[in-house]
Amino acid sequence: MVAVTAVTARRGRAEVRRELVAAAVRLFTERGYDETTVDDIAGAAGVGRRTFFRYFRGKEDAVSPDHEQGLARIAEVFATAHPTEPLRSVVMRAGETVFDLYVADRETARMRFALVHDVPALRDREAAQVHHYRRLFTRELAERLADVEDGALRAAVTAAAVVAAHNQALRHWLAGGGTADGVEACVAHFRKVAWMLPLQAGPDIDEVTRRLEKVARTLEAG
Amino acid sequence: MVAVTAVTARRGRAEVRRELVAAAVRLFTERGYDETTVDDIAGAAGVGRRTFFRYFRGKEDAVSPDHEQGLARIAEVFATAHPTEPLRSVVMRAGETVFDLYVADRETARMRFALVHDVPALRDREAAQVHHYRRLFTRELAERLADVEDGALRAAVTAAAVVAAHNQALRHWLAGGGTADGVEACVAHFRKVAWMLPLQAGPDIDEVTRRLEKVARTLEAG
DNA sequence: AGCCTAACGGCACTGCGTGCCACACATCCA
DNA sequence: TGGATGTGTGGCACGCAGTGCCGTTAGGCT
Repeated sequence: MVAVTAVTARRGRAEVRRELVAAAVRLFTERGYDETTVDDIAGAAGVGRRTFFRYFRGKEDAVSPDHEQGLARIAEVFATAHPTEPLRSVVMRAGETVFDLYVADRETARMRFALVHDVPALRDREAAQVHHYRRLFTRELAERLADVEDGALRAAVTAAAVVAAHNQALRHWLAGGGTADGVEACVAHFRKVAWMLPLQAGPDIDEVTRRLEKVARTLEAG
Repeated sequence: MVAVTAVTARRGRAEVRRELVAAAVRLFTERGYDETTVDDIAGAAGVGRRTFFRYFRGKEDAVSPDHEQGLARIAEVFATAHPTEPLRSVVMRAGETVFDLYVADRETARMRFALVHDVPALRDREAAQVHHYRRLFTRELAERLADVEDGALRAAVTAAAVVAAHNQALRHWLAGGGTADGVEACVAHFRKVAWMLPLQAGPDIDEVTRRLEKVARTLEAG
């Protein structure tokens, strides 16, 4: 196995990682998730079984390996945002940043979407990842709404709404074929949620909420 | 093992199930999740390892076994709701119904909360369950908002907001000690979210949304 | 050349989850 | 009363995920 070892050493870590992801997605799609073992994936990528676990925490992680990166991007948007930028705008920018990760390679995104849609284990896995996004948004928002009445509740609700809208827009885009110009429509679709959020930058949020509630109450009564 | 078999046969399925849950929660808390094997749980409950898997799909399910029941309750609220009842009211009632499942046995709820908070595997498991709640709400709402502009988006956002508010209220209640009278405060806390929802019963929803947006825009500009 | 670090492959081990079979008990029927 | 059927159980064996450990090899540094 000297030749194989030499070839392996020649490949960089990023390349091996890509090949493992490609092999995993291909085998899961062709043969099914449960019917594919880690040995199969590693073998198809030309590495040993033990090496697979040096790149991914487990079998499920090979399908969506850039989750940490998405979290980091969101955190960065919040960290580098100018203090005077409206919170609504920061939230929208953070959400839109994640789109790029999926738009980067549409074909992989579509295969992943189909896989996650079909395999229960991967569905739950994705739910947990979405949960992490939601938690991050909630934490960042709660920090900035600390002085607002029901700030924690408002942060939780807003974060959940943003993440849900993001996923809804993404699903809408993938269902529409995942075309390049569809990205515009996707982002526009996502932006519609901005006015649904119980969110306002600055200390006038309580006043806004009161007036909004009054309007809604009046309309519902009529 | 004739004696043990006789005793086991005497116990009903519900009783065995309760003992398995109790043993699992106790051992997970005392010894840690990863340090507790299925053999330990089964042994502590006086049954064989194979029997454990006849009651639960896996090790994680022994902590929160009444998930299906919660889903069924929500579905029932939606199914039996009177057509003229405002959608906002139905959503709130469905959410509040799930509270009862947790309030039923506070002590177990608190231990489960602590466990889920500590163990990553259980956190992800709970995230997946919350995801199921969200999906159910989304489906029911989308059905009823089919004729509304951006009904699917509105359903997704509203469902996520409701579930998030529910969890936030539940966490708030458990953090406050889980007292009986705290349930009132918990539900009241949950109800605050009603006016944050982009939701309105009847065909006037678009008009309401337009007016709300106009108010918000005016206030944000000023 | 000799050393040193990083990455890899192989091996063995624990534990989860499942299929299979034998056994105990409860019920029904002749 | 004695035998057939059905249900719940324990034990056994197996495949596979994930981890710890160790020997090996490639590539860089002095």
